[in-house]
Amino acid sequence: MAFQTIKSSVKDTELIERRRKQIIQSAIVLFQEKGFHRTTTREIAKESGFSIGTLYEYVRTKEDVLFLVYEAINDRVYNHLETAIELKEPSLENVYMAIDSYYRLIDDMEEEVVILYQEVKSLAPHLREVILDKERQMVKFLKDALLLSMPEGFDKQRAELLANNIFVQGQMWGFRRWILRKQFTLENYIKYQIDFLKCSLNND
Amino acid sequence: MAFQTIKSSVKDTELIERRRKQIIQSAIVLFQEKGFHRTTTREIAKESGFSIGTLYEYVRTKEDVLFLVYEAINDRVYNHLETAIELKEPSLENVYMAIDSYYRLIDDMEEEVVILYQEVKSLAPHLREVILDKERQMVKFLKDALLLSMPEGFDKQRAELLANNIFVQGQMWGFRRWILRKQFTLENYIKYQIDFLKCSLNND
Amino acid sequence: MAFQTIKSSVKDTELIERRRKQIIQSAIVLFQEKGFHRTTTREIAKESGFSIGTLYEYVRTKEDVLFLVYEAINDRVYNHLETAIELKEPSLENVYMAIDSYYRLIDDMEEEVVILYQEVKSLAPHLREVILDKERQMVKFLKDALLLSMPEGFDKQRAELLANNIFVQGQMWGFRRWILRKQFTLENYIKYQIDFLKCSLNND
Amino acid sequence: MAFQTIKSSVKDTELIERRRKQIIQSAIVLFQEKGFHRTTTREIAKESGFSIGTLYEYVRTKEDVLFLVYEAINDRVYNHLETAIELKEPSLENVYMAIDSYYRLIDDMEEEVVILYQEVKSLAPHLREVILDKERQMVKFLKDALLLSMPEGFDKQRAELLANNIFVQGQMWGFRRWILRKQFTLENYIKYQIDFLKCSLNND
DNA sequence: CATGAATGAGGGTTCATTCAT
DNA sequence: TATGAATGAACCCTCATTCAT
Repeated sequence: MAFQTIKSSVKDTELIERRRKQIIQSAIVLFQEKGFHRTTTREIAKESGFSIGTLYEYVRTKEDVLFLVYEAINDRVYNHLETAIELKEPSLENVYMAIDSYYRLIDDMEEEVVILYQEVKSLAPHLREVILDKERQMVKFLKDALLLSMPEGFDKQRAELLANNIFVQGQMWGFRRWILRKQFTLENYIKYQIDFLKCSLNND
Repeated sequence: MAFQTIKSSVKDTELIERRRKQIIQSAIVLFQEKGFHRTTTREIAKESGFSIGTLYEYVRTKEDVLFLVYEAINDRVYNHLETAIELKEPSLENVYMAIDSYYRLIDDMEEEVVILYQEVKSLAPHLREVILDKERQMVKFLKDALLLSMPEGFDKQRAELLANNIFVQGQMWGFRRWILRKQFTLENYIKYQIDFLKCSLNND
Repeated sequence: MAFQTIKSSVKDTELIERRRKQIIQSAIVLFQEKGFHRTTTREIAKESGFSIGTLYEYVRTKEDVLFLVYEAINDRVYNHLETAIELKEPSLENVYMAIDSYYRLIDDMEEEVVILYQEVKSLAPHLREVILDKERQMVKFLKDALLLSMPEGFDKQRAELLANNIFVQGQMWGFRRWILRKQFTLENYIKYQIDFLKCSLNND
Repeated sequence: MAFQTIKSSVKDTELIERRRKQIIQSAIVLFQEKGFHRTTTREIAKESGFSIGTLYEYVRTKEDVLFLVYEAINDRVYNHLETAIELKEPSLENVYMAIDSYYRLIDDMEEEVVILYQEVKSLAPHLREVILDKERQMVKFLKDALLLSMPEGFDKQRAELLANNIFVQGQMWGFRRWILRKQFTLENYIKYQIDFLKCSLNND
């Protein structure tokens, strides 16, 4: 995955993968608790169970950790969405199910999602682009699924915007839970959002 | 406004207000450019046109500046929304117009909106609550406007969620403009979103 | 002096000068004791009588301190040589006296001289050039003095090399004192070197 | 050679010698490029073609590498000088030839010579003494050769200083080449310096 | 003998905040 | 009120050295 993007001075790739998993896991907890800037590299190392020196064997800068975290979160959502959508027979019913499972994933990843909106700006342009690309891909999945499930001639822009809305409303469940959880259950939230989508598709 | 919330060692309230306006203005520019953490208090002071010592006469911590900025941005949106919605005769048509003007404001404030998602977490709970309260208020405005414009018995939860969607979709135009502007004009975007709202309201 | 070369965030130039003098003085002692790399910025600050933060108000990097030190040492030698040589009537006798006083200065500056051979390479090219230029100037002083005191037609290359020899033999008294002091007094050393020069000038 | 001075955890002395040669060679290149302190032990190991662990089998500290390098350079000059001077019949002509070949060696070793003035101070007193002793020896060679070639009763101090001068002027060709090479060829330089020596010897 | 992952003390630098003027 | 020099805790990162395999 990130082996081309983030350099390590350790050679054993299997070890790199294992250590980086530890790093990502600790960083997610810490970033969610205190944000990227308030988290120190020493804390990440300590939480990961090794020394600061070891951390820097697997990562070159603190920013690298941020990228690793973004990538891990993004990848997880991406893979989930991809498998949920790649159906033999595209149909609206299947799109709804995919969205449903997407929302449930977000619910499961609530800590992680909060991080997504923190510091993409801190990333070097090159790394930032990797992250945003994947995000664009995800929106595209949703859009394509909609287009394939609707009669030909369905407005592409409309599909694009709906895909964006779905995507963001999913994340909204994560990063605005302080307001939404007071009034909605996950089931509730999903049902409503899918209902809204339905009529947005049917109506002209 | 913030006179109860943020302490100053200067007495002249008129002066406080003037200086703080300068601070907010500079900070918005800087935070948007480099984010809250990468901006130094010295830079804020310099951009504001006075010395670091003076900055600390009108603000007690760097976090105070963040709060001031949040508050200023939030207030502007809030006031805009309030005056747009407070109609004598609530009607759907008027709600649509309010949303339209809300989206246009966001478009106008694109720099500011990006800041909103940065560092609410950095605020002391006490200050954070002030900000979030105002946000809740705004959603409530939208929700109430919807309820008043719809026949009695309209599902309150549905209204709540629609209000949230509208609110977030507005902000989405600000913080996801890197993806949206490629495919939509502001007019376009507004039209589509209001269309979606319409059928979400009409349909059962 | 260094005001164009080394930036400071303090405005009061008189203060800059005073503080930098302290820095230079402390750094000379420390560099001579432990060398540039083994000396920490914290030590320099402490020895200077202020905090590490203050040090960095007057200097931007550790390398800047090195430059300041080089410049101070070089300048002192330079000024000494300049005033010793700028005579109304150039004459060999006067050149000998200048050399004599140059050697005595080096003797006085033994600690400083050792530093000169340490880390010019560590300096940014731009700063290094400033230092080397001054050194070239000094050799030129000696060379010109020789040429003016000798009959016209004296071999210029010979003068150049003699100037270099004198210059380096002066420094040799500083940086090889561990071997020379065992066998020579300063008086001795000067007398011999000037004697050598004399016959190198007279003979063909 | 260094087997008594620098400890190794490897027994096979032939191997030690081979490995150390590699170490010295790499270190010379690196020290000359970036100086002792800016060169890392990892770099030395890598350039030597083996792992960091292996490096530490043949050397106990980084300082040991410095010593090894000093010793290698010094030894080479020393041996050269020794064989050049140890004549059956001491004569001035032979001294001049020895000096000539010494200067040519320095010219050949320009990279190495630069290193000599870097960090003798970093060495433990015990190691430093080994290096300086050899240097003293070299000066003594020159001095003795002079004394043997001159009529009895030649001033010993004078010989001592001349020997020092020759020695340092040789090194000067190495470490001040940035200024000398602009104006002298090696031939030139040697000729002048030997000329100077001649008249310093002849004249009273 | 060789390897290279692990360690952690320590270094250079930044920056929010204070306080005497 | 306004200034800006002074402070020092804290941060990111490096690198000599060790040791289990």
